[in-house]
Amino acid sequence: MLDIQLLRTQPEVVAAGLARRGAAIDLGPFEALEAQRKQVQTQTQDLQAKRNTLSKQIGMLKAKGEDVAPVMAEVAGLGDALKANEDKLAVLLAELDAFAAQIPNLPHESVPEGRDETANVEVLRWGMPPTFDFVPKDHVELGEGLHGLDFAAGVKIAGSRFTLMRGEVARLHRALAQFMLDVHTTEHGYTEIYAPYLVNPDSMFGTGQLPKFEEDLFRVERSDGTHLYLIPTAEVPVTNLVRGEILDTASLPLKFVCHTPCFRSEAGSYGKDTRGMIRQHQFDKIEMVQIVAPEMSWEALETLTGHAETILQKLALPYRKMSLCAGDMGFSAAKTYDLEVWLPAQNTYREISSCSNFEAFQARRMQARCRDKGGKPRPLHTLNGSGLAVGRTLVAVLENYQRADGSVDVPEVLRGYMGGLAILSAEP
RNA sequence: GGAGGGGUGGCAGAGUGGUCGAAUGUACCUGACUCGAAAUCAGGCGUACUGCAAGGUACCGUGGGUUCGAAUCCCACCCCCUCCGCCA
Repeated sequence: MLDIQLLRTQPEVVAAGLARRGAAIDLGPFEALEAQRKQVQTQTQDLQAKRNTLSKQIGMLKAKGEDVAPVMAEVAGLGDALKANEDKLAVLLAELDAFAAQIPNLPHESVPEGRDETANVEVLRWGMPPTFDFVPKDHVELGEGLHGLDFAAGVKIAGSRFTLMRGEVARLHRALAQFMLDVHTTEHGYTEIYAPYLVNPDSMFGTGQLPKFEEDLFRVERSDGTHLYLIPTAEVPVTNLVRGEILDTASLPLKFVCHTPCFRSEAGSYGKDTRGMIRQHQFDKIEMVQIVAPEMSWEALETLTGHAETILQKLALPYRKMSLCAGDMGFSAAKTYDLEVWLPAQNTYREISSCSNFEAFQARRMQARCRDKGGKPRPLHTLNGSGLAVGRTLVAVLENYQRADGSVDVPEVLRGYMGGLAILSAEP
């Protein structure tokens, strides 16, 4: 949610920011609604004030035992007009809320211009893509060769975009998650969270998945007529920890890390990445979330992105850091860095982490605020980033660490999590 | 699933139809005392919208209803706690 004051007082700033996203929005209807709202609200409040004073009079007259009939008659005439005004005001407020709820965040001034991913700007590259004296296999071939990735089983049990992992590959997947959690908790100062995988609509609204992107979510109906959603990322349950809270600014920053499966319906991505486990309905992710004082969020974005980079560096996986252009950023973000890992079989870099500063956008939707000593509450800032997507990291390890015979070296830092195992081989 | 209790300000906790946006305690802020601190004393201290301001309005789990007037009465729902049953 944008600052409503900004919408009112500087609509041209809002329009300019949205234009950078390629999301032109006509603010005319908003301004018309606002003008109406102001008028109806003032009218309503005047009527309410009148009713309140008259009602108080009745109370006082009764206490003194005097006649209340004349005042009763006067107040009786207010009822219908008041009710009509209150109803009208409620409708207007609901319309204004609905309008504001679907406006995306404004891009930060440092965000590159551009319409789509082709305009994203490479910030840095780390590591050298490995060279092979054989034709490198992709993770599908490698995984099936190791009897570790079973795509047919995933399809049989659940359907397309589901995968089953087995044996040492499943263990490697688990090792990656453990490793990432341990690094973030012991070296980067994050508190580990275990969170619900199903959340209510309020939580989805808070982080910006609702109301606009319901079709991307898996929805679970309940017998009582309500429904929950499967989380598309741990960002949702973890960030909503502070929904409706007023935190002491001195207690910030809060830094949380959480490992969960993520569920995405991937509507609208038919035919995209259908091979392998790049784009799944269910995948594991380690998510870092920071809740910070407003003046700290830009610094925090850099360090948080660095925390994700640390994982790639410890795994010795080559990557590049991209600054997403205005047109390619998600709904709630003010700025996003994507980390893209090198995949030899695709001969390209693929997204493995996304780190964003949302400034106060989510906080306003969530009513999450902080208060300085003796000061007024103000919206805090939220950030999050993948550190990392576990499934894609597994893909990257398989492809980058492969050997000519189809076996795969286990990265040094993971061997302790693998019982000392150094090589994944095709033995059953 | 069954029975009972309860949701009020940062926290605790009064308040069962009328100067209640809400006692009191605590936390917090300011001042006095003090070399300083503690203790003590005095004052202040919810959120949001609206207005230049004075002020006005809304909010006591949520949504409806009754009433001139609702934290207080009625209905529905949500959540929490205790006990019983079932259960990883």
